[in-house]
Amino acid sequence: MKGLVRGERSRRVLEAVILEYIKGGVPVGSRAIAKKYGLSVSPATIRNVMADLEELGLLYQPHTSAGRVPTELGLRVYIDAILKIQQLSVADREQIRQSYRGGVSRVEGLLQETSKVLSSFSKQAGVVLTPRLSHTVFKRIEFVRLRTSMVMTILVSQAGIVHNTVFEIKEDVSQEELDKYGRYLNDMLQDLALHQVKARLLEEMQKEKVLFDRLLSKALELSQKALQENIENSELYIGGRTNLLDNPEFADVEQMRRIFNAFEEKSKIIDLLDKSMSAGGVNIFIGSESELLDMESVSFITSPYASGDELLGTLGVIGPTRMDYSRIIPLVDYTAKLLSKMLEETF
Amino acid sequence: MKGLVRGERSRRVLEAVILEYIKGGVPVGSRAIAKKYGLSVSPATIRNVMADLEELGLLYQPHTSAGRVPTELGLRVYIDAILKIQQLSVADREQIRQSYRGGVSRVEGLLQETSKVLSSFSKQAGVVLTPRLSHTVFKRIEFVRLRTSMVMTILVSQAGIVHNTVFEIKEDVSQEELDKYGRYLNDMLQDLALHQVKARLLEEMQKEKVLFDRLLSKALELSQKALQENIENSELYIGGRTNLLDNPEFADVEQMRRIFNAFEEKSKIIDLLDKSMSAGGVNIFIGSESELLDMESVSFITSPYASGDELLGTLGVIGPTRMDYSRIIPLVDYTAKLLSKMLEETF
DNA sequence: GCCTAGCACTCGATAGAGGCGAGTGCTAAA
DNA sequence: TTTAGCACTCGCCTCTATCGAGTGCTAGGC
Repeated sequence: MKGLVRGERSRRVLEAVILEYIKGGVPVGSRAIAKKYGLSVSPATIRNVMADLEELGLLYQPHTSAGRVPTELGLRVYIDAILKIQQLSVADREQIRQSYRGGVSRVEGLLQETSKVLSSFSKQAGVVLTPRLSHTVFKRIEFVRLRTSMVMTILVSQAGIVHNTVFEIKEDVSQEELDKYGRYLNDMLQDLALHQVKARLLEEMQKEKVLFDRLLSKALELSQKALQENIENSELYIGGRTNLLDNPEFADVEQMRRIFNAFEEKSKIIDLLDKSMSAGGVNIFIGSESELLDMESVSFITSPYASGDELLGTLGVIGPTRMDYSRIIPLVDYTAKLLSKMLEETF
Repeated sequence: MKGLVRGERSRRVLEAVILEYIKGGVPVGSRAIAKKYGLSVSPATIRNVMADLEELGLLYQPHTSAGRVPTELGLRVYIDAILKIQQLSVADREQIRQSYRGGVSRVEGLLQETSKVLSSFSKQAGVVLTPRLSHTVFKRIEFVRLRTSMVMTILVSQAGIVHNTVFEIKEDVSQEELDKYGRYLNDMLQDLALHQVKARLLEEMQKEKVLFDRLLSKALELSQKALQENIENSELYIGGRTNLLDNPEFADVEQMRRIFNAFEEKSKIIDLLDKSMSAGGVNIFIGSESELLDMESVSFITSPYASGDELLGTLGVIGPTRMDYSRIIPLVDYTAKLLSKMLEETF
């Protein structure tokens, strides 16, 4: 990829166009670059270089008499080969940490807060994918009898994630008995990864069948039911949607509607974030690179977060392809690490 | 209020203007009314009537050569004195009930689903305010030791609402001991309204201080901590935001931004819904009547929902002042009742 | 006295014309 | 290889003219 742009000058021109475009959002002309980026060559020369870059597919002209705009490929090259990603400044980090003051007392709250932090520092939308239950480690299960034949199961993972399900059972069971089930299961499932729990339950059920212990087999059945669904699902927290309205390129309502539809639908974004979870490190999807979404001119910058060595979820920023990558990439990176640390320390 | 519009004809003209305006979204002229609403008078006569209605402040003219548009007051009069609210058709009801098929296994899910149902049937945004914990009845409390000195409290209300808090304690406590706390508190607090729990705990703490029972006083202290915060808060589920984008009057971005900001902020909407909870029955706020929000041209139609005789929360539809009240009012009403019934039956 | 036909008037919306200016590509000279 | 110069393109803005929906008013009819 790097070889695509031969020559120091070409690279600097590409960079200049992109920086200028990110700043202004309008096509940038040869004049502006010659002036502001001290390349000490005339606009005419810049024009020649630009024409070359256009031929390579890195820039493009909305119409004959307009300046140049970077293409997706141009941005990709810029990010991969030109942009030097710096650390976030100490002041920025401090400010981010400050945003979490006030104490967050639930994982859900912490994640939601994080989506807000991401959005407010990026001036774009921030997203946080909640951990899949199935990826976490069992901590505790609890049954509560709501009323006749109605039982609520509460499942707590080691990472502090709480999940509840309500379902009907054939014959009524007293709370005392439910408590017994709980104690039995809590002992049995301690420290198991949740995706192993199901197998373990089945295995155990075989044994119990043989032993004809009604109490235990009932407990196993119940917990099976509770785990049946939903442990594969993730939630998605989205903060700062309205920031996107400030981007001039979304003034056109049609574009906006598509993004907000995706926010409403969520599943597509969840898929994308999910996919980029295992990739590790900061991931960047420029425009149509995120094939899932039929959204040109929207970019994702994502990074997974974890607690200890449990990969939990993904967070990121959604904005126009024209966003300040040099600021937001380190922001996403730092936020993911900070969140991981907080999760590890508290939960 | 009813006296404002004297005469059958005036009333019919007002109604016609409003119906036509709701349908089309553009100012409606005398010609259209004379034609479509079979009043068997000429446009000129209609014009006279309209002029009267304008003087009364029920209609207004965007500019000299435009038709009339209802004012907020006009809509208010229409709703209070003219509109006859019908029942939802059997087919509609059936369809709404159908939307809930697929079984909902958590209160949160049920409420979220409801916001979607409201939005999809109204073609506007649907909102559901979750119950305040403090308004519900205690069912169960549970402590889970996450790691050294970190304890999670899980609180379950009779209505099936689960709430968790994580906090640090000064000295570590074993899970066994936490379980004892739980059993003690569960006995003590059974069937108490949550807003009474706090008082009860304090009261109990007095006794225990005297008795010097370390275990119990510790339990009380813990639960106090857990209840300290958050039980006064409500969540807000919003479904179908994007439906609002289809309303031509929100094509203007500024207006849209304000609404979406309110969605992001949530607190103002929560306040409004909260206020209308105790009012009972269907509530309608037209435009600036919802003083909290600086949003003209946005209306709220709300109704509280309950489980048994516990008032739990409020749900409703948010849309432009120009929305189909005759359809949405019964929709909101029916949905609230249906939700109440489902909550009662299941949780 | 109420209703209606007719008419002049208002005013937003739409379309076209003209001018402006940013930016280009090309050519020729340094 | 670079640059100055220049003709050319084309989106954008402004101005103007036209159109038409809708009004208010007046005068005549039932």
